[in-house]
This record gives sequence, structure tokens and C-alpha cells, in this order.
Amino acid sequence: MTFWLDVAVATPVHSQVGGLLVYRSNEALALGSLVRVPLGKREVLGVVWGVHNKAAQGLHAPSVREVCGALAGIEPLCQGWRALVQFAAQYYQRAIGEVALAALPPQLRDLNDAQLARRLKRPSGADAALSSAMLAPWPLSEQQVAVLDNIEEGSGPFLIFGATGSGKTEVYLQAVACCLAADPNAQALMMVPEINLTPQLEERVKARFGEAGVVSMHSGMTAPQRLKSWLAAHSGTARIVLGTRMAVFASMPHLKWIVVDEEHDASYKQQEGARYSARDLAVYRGRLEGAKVLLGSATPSLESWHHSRPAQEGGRYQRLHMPTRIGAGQLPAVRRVDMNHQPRKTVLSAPLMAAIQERVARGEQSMLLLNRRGYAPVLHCADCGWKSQCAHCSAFKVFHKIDRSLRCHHCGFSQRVPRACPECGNADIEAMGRGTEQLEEHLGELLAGVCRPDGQAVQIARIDADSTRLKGALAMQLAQVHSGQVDVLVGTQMIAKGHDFRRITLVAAVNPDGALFSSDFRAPERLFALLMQAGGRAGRDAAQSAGSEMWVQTFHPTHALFEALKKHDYPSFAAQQLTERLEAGLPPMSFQALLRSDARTQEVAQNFLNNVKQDLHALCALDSTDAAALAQVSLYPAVPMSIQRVANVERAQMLIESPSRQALHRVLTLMQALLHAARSKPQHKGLIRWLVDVDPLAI
DNA sequence: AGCACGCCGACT
DNA sequence: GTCGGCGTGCTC
Repeated sequence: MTFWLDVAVATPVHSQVGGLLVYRSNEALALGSLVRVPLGKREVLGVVWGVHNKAAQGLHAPSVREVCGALAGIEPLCQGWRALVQFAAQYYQRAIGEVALAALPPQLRDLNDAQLARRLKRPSGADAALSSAMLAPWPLSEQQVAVLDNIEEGSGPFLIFGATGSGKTEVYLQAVACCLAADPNAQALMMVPEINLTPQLEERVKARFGEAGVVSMHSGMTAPQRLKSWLAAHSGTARIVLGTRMAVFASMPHLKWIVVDEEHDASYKQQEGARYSARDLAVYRGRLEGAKVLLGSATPSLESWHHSRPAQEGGRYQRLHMPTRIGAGQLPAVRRVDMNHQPRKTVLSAPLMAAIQERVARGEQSMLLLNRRGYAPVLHCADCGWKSQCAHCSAFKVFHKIDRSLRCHHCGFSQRVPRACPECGNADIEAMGRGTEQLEEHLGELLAGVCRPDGQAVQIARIDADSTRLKGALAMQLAQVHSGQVDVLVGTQMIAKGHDFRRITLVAAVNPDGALFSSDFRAPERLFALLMQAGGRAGRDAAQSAGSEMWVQTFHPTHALFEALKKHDYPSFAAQQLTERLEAGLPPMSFQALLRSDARTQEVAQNFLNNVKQDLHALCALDSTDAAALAQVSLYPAVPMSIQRVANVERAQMLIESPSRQALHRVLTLMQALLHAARSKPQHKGLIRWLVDVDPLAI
């Protein structure tokens, strides 16, 4: 008996064999089976996706080859997982095989039968007692009990809108514990934006549920670790999977609970390959598999906030409010420094410096945020006007004083700082603007002579992508902050995320104004979240929270964003932003996709997009349903990307927008075939690649 | 994406 | 005379 199977393999969208491939098999293979199949001269991993319909698709018999064999000892992937992958592929406009294979641990591809058998034989040591986890280590607050009651009774998805320190994590753990206790097979998935930044959660979960039943999934793990975790989740021995966005694709046959912590965080959106949002897929997966979904944040994304409006207004999520911080800890007082009243070119205002000095003298810590790394964002010659433009990108090379280098943050090109202006020879080239390196230096000068209570000189540290380049450097630097060696911490937004610094009583945004009038409509939302999150770092110890402060240096102190921040009033900020979005027809009231193309020249890149747009109009004219969909979709002209050239590649983009998700997706799907066809046309010679970003985070 | 084949420059 | 550069083409 011969079976004809559709198999998903990792063929990229651009290739001619983009879809499922047909193979023969002598034995019946269940859907979801992992198989090895021949592809060209190599043998690749595939997933049996369906029974091939010969009648419908016509048979090109000579080219059909035989399945090499199924991977022994691994259960087929369940229907729920396949449905999730299929949905993600369709939604984010990628091939099924690409999404499916990217969601499996890479070692599954590489190991041969014998190696795999050895890995499967290893005891996974599960079945730890999870019962004790039911007991909270301390009494729950009234607020927590109320929220848990709501979660117990409702079906979700839930959005916990809870202040930092309100005990959201304990609610997650309790909800998961109840679910696991009620069903001895049940599995739970907990996602965090960046596992490296939240070792606390991993520790806390393991302390609570035991090491054995908890596995992690994130890109920092080694290949063998990833395989081990995947097998434990797939076989059901792991009861809790803790991970970053990739974990949303974990194979979990008994999935009953999904938690997405810090759901507003941009890290949930994958930025290469299939550009999925793990948060959105989590909600979809929950509905698909009948698992409850819990999103949590102190500053929810406007999308989730909008979805959790009252049901009578069309909300689909249940919003649960946790306004009170546990242990009577207060949110920090917000201080705005009007930079219009400071001397020109002031970097750190006198009142802020005074407040920092006070903190140092009291033995408390301060944290300064500046969203720009390096010493100065550009080097400049006052004589001839030369600037440190990157030769390969439409961006400036950033001056890093620490190793006297000029580095392009886009293509990675690095060189020694020239002694004199390369254009005119003027020896006096100056740094314009400032980054974290310079801030650290400047702060050192301003605080020279200031002492801590123990009489020692003040200690300043900087944490950013440069200082943490080496493996383990971040953990080491964080440990120094925790141990109290550091008095003033300078850094980019990476220090605002998730770290629980108990002794920090002052947080300052040095120059946040850029986001107020940015061309990126999400910039204010991100700034508000960043400042709230950073503010939440201050005064997590109830004893110190009374005096803790969040400082903002701004030229626009009466801006609505800062007014809302001062009151820690996310709802009014969100309401104001949503009104603006509604008026401008922006998400979440409309849906967007970005069509991008890269080419040798900007002209080729733009022409490609514009020609496909023309093809689309021609195609839609042939069918009334397509025409109706297209009528609801705006396709803007192709424009250069904000950073037009990176590493000598010209980049263009086209924004596609619609008030109707269905219409947008119909158009995107039609476009897919046109893109493939246009790629090989001679007038598009020089095109390097194209890609579609559905629900882009930045335009 | 891999992995081939295929056609032109500096080396044992 | 070969080794090796990466340009184009194919994979059920």
C-alpha cells in the first residue's frame, strides 16, 4: 500500500518549492509525525501535514520521492500545535514548513537515529510533587484573592492591569498552581519578554514548583538543553514551560494555561523570519486549545487595553485591576525639571544633581536613563562641516571614547577615530550630542568629591549594550548594583526592564523628549511604559518608597504624557492616546502590514513594490470579491525606510493599512503570488529580498 | 536556505 | 597545470 503525503519542510518563501512537498510512504504515518525526507541531495526533517489529494492537485509522479523514515520514539505533534503553526504561517505570510521547522529544536534536525535514541533513553526525572505549590508562601492580599476568583470563574483572555509591586507574579503562580493541581496532566506555559533579564521569575517558579517539572525555552540555551526541554514538554513530563517568545510554539499536548508577563513588551514581536507576535499567538492558541490566557502589565499595550474595554463596547478580554502595591509601598513622586529654565546646553540640571548627591550621602542608589549609547552620536568638523557619516549606511558613526573608535550601530563597521578631520585636516573635531559614555564621564566630574556615608568616593557604573557585550558581564554588573557597590547607575532602557533593585530611590530620564514628537506613533506609548517601569524600580522596599522619586528633564513639562505620568495614571494616558489613534485611523483601530524590499539601488527597491501594487490592482479588477477587499485597503506609495541604506543595501517600504483585518489579509494573500512572480522579472534585477511584516511595531 | 554546477585569477 | 572565488539554479 502506498500513501501520498504532504510534508512540511524548511523551504524558504522565496524558493520555487515554497509550499508543502509531496512524498510517498509504504506505511501509514499519522499527521504530525516527524519524518526524514530526501530534498535534492540532502536529507531534511519534515512534519507530515496532510494526506495528499491527488485528484485536486494533479500528480507529477516521476518527481515524487519516498519518505526515508519516521523519527522513532517521538509522538506525532498534536492537532492543536499544527493548527497554531498553520494559523501563524497564514497570518504572518510565511510557508508552513518554515514556521513548523523553526518551532522545533534544531538538534532534532541534526541528530541521527542512534544519537536521538540515546537522548530519549535518558531519564527526564519528572513527576515531582507539585501539590505543595498550592500553598502560597504568604497570605494573599484581598486584591489578589479577588482577581483569582475572577480568573477561576471567567474564561478569559484576562488582562491583569497591575501596578509594579502589586503582586501580579503571585497571581500567575497561584492560577497556574490551581490548574495543575486540578488536572494531573495539565501543562502551563509562562512567557516573559527576555529570560536573561528575569532570572528572578525562573528561580521563583522553580522554588515553588520544583526543578523537575519546570523547563525553560529561550535562545540563550545550548542545543542539547533545548532538545531536552522540548522533549519534556512534548512528552508531557514538563508541567510548566517558562520561556521567551519562541516558547509560544512549544509542543504541549495538555496545555491548559498561558501566562504572558509584561505583555506590552516589544520583545514579544519576532523581528526576523516569520515576524510573529508571541503575545497575539498566545491568545489565539488559548482559544484554539481551550487554555486560559492571562496577560499582565502595569502599562498594557494599547492593543490589549483596547481589547479589554467593557464587553458591551466590544471588548473581548476581561480586564482585572490591581491598583495597590503590596506592603503599603508607594509609587515614586514624579518631579519634572523644566529645561527651558536651565542654562543652555545643560545635561544634568542643578536640582537633579542635588537630589542625586543627597541620595549618595544617604547611601541610597540612583539610576539615570539615556537612550543613546556611546560617547557622542556624531563627530563633526566645525571648519568644513564634515560629519562621521558611515560609508555603508545612511547613518552616522557613533563616537566611542572608551576605545577611541567610530562605530556604526547599523552595520557594525568600526574604525579608529581620526586624529584630524579627514576632509580638511583640521585637528579640532568635536563631538555632537551625548550618549551614555559621556553621561557617565560628565556625572563623574559633577560628583567628584561627593562621598558615601562610609567615606568612600562615589561609585558610578554604566550598563548598556556596549558594557555588557561579553558573556556574563550583565549579570556581574547587576550583582555590583545589588551588592551596593554602585551608587549611581547610568544606562539605556535595558536597565529599566525587570530588574528588582531594592535600594534605588531615584530614577531619572535625562532626555526623553525625542519620543514626544516622534514620527513613530507608538513612541509615546513606549516612553510612558519605560518611565512607569523605571519608576517602578524605585522604592520597591516599602521602607524606602516614601522618599523615592522619578525625575524627568524636559522642555515640555506640561505635556499630557508627563501629566499622566505624574499621577501614575495609565488609564487617562491610554484614553488620550486611543482618541488620537481613532482620529488618525491608526492601530488598534486599524490594521497594518509593511511590505519591505531590499535592493542594490533605491530605485529598484521602490519600483518592485510599486509594480506589485499595480499588478495587484490589475488582478483585483478581475474579481468582484477581490475588488471589494482592495477598496477597503490603502496601499501607500513606496518610500525609503527611515534608515535608507544599511551595509550598502538600499531599503524601501510600503505601508498597507485597512480598517478590516479580513480585507487586509485577503489583499496580502493575493499579493504573495504577485511578489513571487515579480521577483524574476528582468526590470527588477538587483532586488535582493522582500518581506512582509504583519502588525509591524514601527513604521 | 543548502548544495550543486560552472566559469575565471593566484599558487604548490 | 590545480585550488578556490561566489554567480545562478534546483530541490516533491
